[in-house]
Amino acid sequence: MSEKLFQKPKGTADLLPSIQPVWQKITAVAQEIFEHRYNFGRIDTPLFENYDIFARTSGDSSDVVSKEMYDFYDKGKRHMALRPEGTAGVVRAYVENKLYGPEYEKPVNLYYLESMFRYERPQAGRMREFHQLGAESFGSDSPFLDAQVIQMAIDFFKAFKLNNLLVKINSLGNDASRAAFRQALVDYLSQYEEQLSRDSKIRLKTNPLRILDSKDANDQKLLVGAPKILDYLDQDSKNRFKQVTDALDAFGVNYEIDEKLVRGLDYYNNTIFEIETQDPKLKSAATICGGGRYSGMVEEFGGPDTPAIGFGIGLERLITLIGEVKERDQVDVYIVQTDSSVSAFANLLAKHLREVFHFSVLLDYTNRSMKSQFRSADRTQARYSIVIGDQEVQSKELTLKKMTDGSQRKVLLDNLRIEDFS
RNA sequence: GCGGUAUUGGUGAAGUUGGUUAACACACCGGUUUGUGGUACCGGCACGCGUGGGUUCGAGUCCCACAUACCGCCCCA
Repeated sequence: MSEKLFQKPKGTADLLPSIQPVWQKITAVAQEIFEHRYNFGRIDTPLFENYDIFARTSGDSSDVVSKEMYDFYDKGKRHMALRPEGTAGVVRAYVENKLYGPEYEKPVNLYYLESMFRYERPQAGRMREFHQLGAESFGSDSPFLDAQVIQMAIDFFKAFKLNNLLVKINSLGNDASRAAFRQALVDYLSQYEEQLSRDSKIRLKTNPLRILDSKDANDQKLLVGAPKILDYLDQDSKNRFKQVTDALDAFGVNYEIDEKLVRGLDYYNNTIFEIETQDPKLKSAATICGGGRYSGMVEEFGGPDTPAIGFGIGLERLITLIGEVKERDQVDVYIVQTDSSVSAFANLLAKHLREVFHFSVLLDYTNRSMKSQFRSADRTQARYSIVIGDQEVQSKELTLKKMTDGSQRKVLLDNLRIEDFS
């Protein structure tokens, strides 16, 4: 070994072959549910964007922007940032590629499966590089779309047979409602300003809604008599929220209205939701899906005023819940070599079996004993083994050994047919 | 950004009040069986205890710094 041992950057992970089947399944399920059943098209956006794209949309006061962003200046002195979340980049792409044009069917449905970056202290279910599966739908204000999008997320989780999921939902109302509530909340909490936790004192100025989901026990006590957001929704917002919950009821979705639910990013309005798991494996990282409606963002990026809704699913968290790892593909033939002098022949045979029969073929490259080679054949659950030695090289006659029962048959190489391996 | 715990071979780990061959098991490799497997038996397998300093006659065992992992806070997916 060399002297210096490198370690992967803090909060990152190597996705080794043993975990890949899980990721492949996630990709496949996303394709089936999102793409096929709900007609969302896949989009991949750049890993990094202009810093302002994230800073402006997420809100300067959000922690994601103020302390968790991986930002840097490139050689052209441009202020860039690794994407901390998926929505902003997708909105930018929606506008830049003019997907709002009349030739695109509305709503425009997009989904992504990408890694995100947040400079945080790692913990179970929280990495610095992590993966999100997200969906965004542009161009419809229909409350039924809200319900369908939530149902889509549920369908996705159902494909993994996840139990104990709780859907929490709330409405922030439209801009006017949200502003009215915000004012009422500030008025109320200002009387107790001195008693608020340190963080909440700051939030009172920057983002008072966030105080609602403060974990501080005393904050929560002060909030008991606080104004309720649902009381401040105007008639439109109220009706809208009712239509969403009615649709969810009709779908049979098990949900809970949580008036204290607010989200970490500032761009949401009207419907917001989270899906939580009760699984003890995730404790403080119980939220595996979060999303909601937002408007104004498309406009902010220079597109037409467009309503939108989306959500993100944390895949690392999902994986700790499903945890099932499938075995690798079965090996069809293991070629055992008596010694290295027959390797040329054995390798040619391997090439032939792969090419002609499309077999999965394995053979040794480390000059191990025959016993070891047979052990490998067992371990990889090879269906057949073929021993290659001087005799076989001379006679071109192969002995096919069926590993399950040990029976052997001799077949001339030139007469080999796929049926011989059934 | 704050607090706590941990870090010994490919893996799980044992390592006594600091004492000089780093236990045991799994896996792996070889042999018993010089061309035939999954069992059994025998043998091999850490010049090293996260990294760097320090204390000491002597440190995996004590002290400091750093790195990483995990837990909690903050926050979030």
